[in-house]
Amino acid sequence: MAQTRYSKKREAVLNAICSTKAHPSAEWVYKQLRPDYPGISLGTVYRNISRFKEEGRVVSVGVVNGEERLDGCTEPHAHFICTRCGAVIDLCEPETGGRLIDAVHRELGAQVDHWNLVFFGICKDCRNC
Amino acid sequence: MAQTRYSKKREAVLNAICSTKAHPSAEWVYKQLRPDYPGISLGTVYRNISRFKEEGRVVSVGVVNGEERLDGCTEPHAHFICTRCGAVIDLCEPETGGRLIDAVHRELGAQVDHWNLVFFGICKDCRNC
DNA sequence: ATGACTGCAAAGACTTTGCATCTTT
DNA sequence: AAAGATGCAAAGTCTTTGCAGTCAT
Repeated sequence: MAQTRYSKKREAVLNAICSTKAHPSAEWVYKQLRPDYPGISLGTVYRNISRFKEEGRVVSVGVVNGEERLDGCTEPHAHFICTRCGAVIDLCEPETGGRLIDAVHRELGAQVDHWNLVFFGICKDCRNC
Repeated sequence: MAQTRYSKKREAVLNAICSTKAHPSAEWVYKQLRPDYPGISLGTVYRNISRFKEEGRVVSVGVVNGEERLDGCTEPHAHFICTRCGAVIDLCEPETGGRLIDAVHRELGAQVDHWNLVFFGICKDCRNC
């Protein structure tokens, strides 16, 4: 079975995702890391993101304009997405979705693992333009 | 300026989306329509879906396994997505997101147009396999 | 040394688009 | 006849993957 070995680049990818509130895309991470890791490739970024998602260390916020956006904060919380500029913003929202998991389980007889609550609209900055 | 003309195929695309609870993808609509409209093309399906979304007659539920899934029911409601089989199921859920729109507006100073609440997990059918 | 990780580039998957043709008005 | 809608296929985007070389153990 495949074990895991240390990798400086993997560490850097996770770090890039976790140290920003931008909810980055793979491309964003790639561009962010290139100066410090000149040889890094997009493939490596994608491969590691994929691994982090499986491990539950990174979460997908959804697809915005064709790009998957990620969140290194795995605590359940809602997001706001600006449909003009594509910004993804955290919301300090009481755990609405969480409270409903039981209800959904009863309604569908399904096992509910996680939820995603997203509000769409025009962000403050875009409104002032 | 471009006006709109009647088109039998456009009508059929909207019909296909609205007359199912499957929350179809473009591909699904295409395959569904091909028997009755032998000449129809994927391009036409995509072009019309795009138009319906702009017109607000069809709504995107999100991207599941790389495919955008649509809903002809534009009344606000939450969804459950099975991460095993990809099924998208309507939830009769009290308008949780709607009640929070004002709160989000206050928190971000953003204009909130709509919301999307999705629960992920394993559906009843998949659990019984 | 072994086997995991990476770079590179090709391949895949979904969606968009240009252009000639067909339809609606 | 004019202009929108479509078919077809090529092009675009984002993501995945095969393979040879590199690095951690």
